[in-house]
Amino acid sequence: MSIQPPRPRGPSLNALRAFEASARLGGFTAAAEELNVTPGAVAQQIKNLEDWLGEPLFQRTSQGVRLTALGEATAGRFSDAFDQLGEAVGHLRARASTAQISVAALPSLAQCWLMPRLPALRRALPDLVISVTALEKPPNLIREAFDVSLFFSEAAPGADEIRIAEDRIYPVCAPEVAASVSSVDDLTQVPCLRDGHWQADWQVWLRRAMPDRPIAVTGPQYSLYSMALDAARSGGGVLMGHDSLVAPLIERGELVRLFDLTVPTGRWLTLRTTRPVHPALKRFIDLLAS
Amino acid sequence: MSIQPPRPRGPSLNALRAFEASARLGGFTAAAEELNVTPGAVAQQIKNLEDWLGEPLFQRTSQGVRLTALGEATAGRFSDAFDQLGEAVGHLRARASTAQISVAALPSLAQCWLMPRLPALRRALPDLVISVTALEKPPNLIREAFDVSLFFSEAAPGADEIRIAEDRIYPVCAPEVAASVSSVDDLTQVPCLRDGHWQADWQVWLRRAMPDRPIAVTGPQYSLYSMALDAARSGGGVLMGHDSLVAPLIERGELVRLFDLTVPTGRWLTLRTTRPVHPALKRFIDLLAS
DNA sequence: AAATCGGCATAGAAAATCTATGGTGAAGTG
DNA sequence: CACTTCACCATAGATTTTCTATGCCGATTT
Ligand SMILES: [Mn+2]
Ligand SMILES: [Mn+2]
Ligand SMILES: [Zn+2]
Ligand SMILES: [Zn+2]
Repeated sequence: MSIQPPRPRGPSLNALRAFEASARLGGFTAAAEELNVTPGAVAQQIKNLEDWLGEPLFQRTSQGVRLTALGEATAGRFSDAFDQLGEAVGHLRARASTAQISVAALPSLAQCWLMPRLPALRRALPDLVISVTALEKPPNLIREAFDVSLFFSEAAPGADEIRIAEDRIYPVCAPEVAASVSSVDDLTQVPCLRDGHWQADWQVWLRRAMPDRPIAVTGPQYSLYSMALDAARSGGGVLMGHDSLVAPLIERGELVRLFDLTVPTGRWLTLRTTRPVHPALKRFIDLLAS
Repeated sequence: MSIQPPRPRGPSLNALRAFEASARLGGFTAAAEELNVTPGAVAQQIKNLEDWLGEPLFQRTSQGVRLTALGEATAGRFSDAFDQLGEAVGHLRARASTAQISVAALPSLAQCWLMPRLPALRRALPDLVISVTALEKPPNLIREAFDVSLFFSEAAPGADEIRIAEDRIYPVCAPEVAASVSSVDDLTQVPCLRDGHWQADWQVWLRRAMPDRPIAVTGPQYSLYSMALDAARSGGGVLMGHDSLVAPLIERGELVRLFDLTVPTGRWLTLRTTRPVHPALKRFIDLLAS
């Protein structure tokens, strides 16, 4: 007997989330990455929201978007609201007994630092289901379903962060290659392996090794550090080694250091966690950071 | 060149909203009404959320659902988060210049109180687009896209509420019917029109009119008050009139009062607004409440 | 005993959302 | 100067999500 009228429809929650992420990150492309969709999807969501509202939230320019006054005035409230929503989801996951741990890590850290430690971790924490995702950039832990992230960071550690090790670099190579390099100048005569994402490493080290006389080294480039590392192990050249990643190989004699100069990059291998940290997660990060 | 890994998926925002509404309202059916979907849709959303979580949030019984300990412990945070989200949407709408006003009202109030006032309102506020939705129960103004609601309420007025008039009732009928009713006892001899949602009106009035000797009246029942009112105007019987709704008709002589007894129902015609109240909305409610 | 009330499951329909594509203008590069 | 890159746009079609419809169940009420 009751009337079932067409209630006025509110904006879609996904559209609000797209708006919030775009406002916070300063563009549709960045928001799309965080939301794990294409930029076109974000653009459409925001267009829907603007149509619903009857007013633009972003001013489009050919090199990006800028918030309108309306968008500027309201975006912060949405960030607060979605922060709180993320927190609530965190509590939900924290209290659920199924102990899922999801780790986001830089590909090189995932492969060269975390993977070697995983077997022991899984043995020590057999009740946890640990999954690892390699990402180029640190995820937003409040918004995305990760529990822990593992990246290099320059910033001073915040409340939810633990500095695991300082990032220090030095050249390494296979033992049989070491014989052919006795001075820094010899580096120009051998392939100097590089990682695509850490292009600057060689320059950073060389600036300290040869402050007065700049020299240039060349060599093949790999998109993944682990590939460059494999190349170095098999005698393919000299790699700029990151201490956290190559130390075990030096220990085992698979690689040897060239020269004694160790240069800190100013970054730290930093472990970051979501709030709240539930008991299972606490055990995990305690083991990882020890 | 970058790795595009399958990021762990979070729960859908719609599922979280369904959970929050169900927890707050105590059932899937009530949540479904607020969300404007079928109960089955809510049940599925919540099942998805529970599957994602790996743990139930509600304990199902044959006469409803009850929150589990996990649901109980986390629901409040979601209410807070969605409240904040609703507030943010409110600010968005408030600042958008397109002056849309959406009113939710009890069907009887929509038809018999608001509609007669609308032409003057639209004349006074030509820049506003005013839409009216008839609802049986007051909507949740923080969650739904209404700006104003108009219902009868017993509770003391809150911060966002204005009492417009006390709900007072007395029997009314067409002038030609009035001749046949001279005492309260005569009411048993004429059709006493009733509104399906306000069944108790006659009893409330009769208990005051005849405190010592209970009498019963009978007559046709209408699902909408405006239909009962039409029946009364065309001489179909005696209607229990609500002062706010019948006063103009008495003024115009289309209906006449029987007896002098006016009984307050303890309820008030109450106007409620969302926060924030933007200028256009302020003008609207000022005119309505005056 | 019958009606009512919340639930459940499921299939098919509908709607929302996303991807893919080809296009624009502005800025940077050799 | 061409050439490339970048961020965004529009649109069509695909995909995924969400919803409705239906028949069912057990408890409560009448
Ligand atoms: Mn490197
Ligand atoms: Mn009534
Ligand atoms: Zn918290
Ligand atoms: Zn506010």
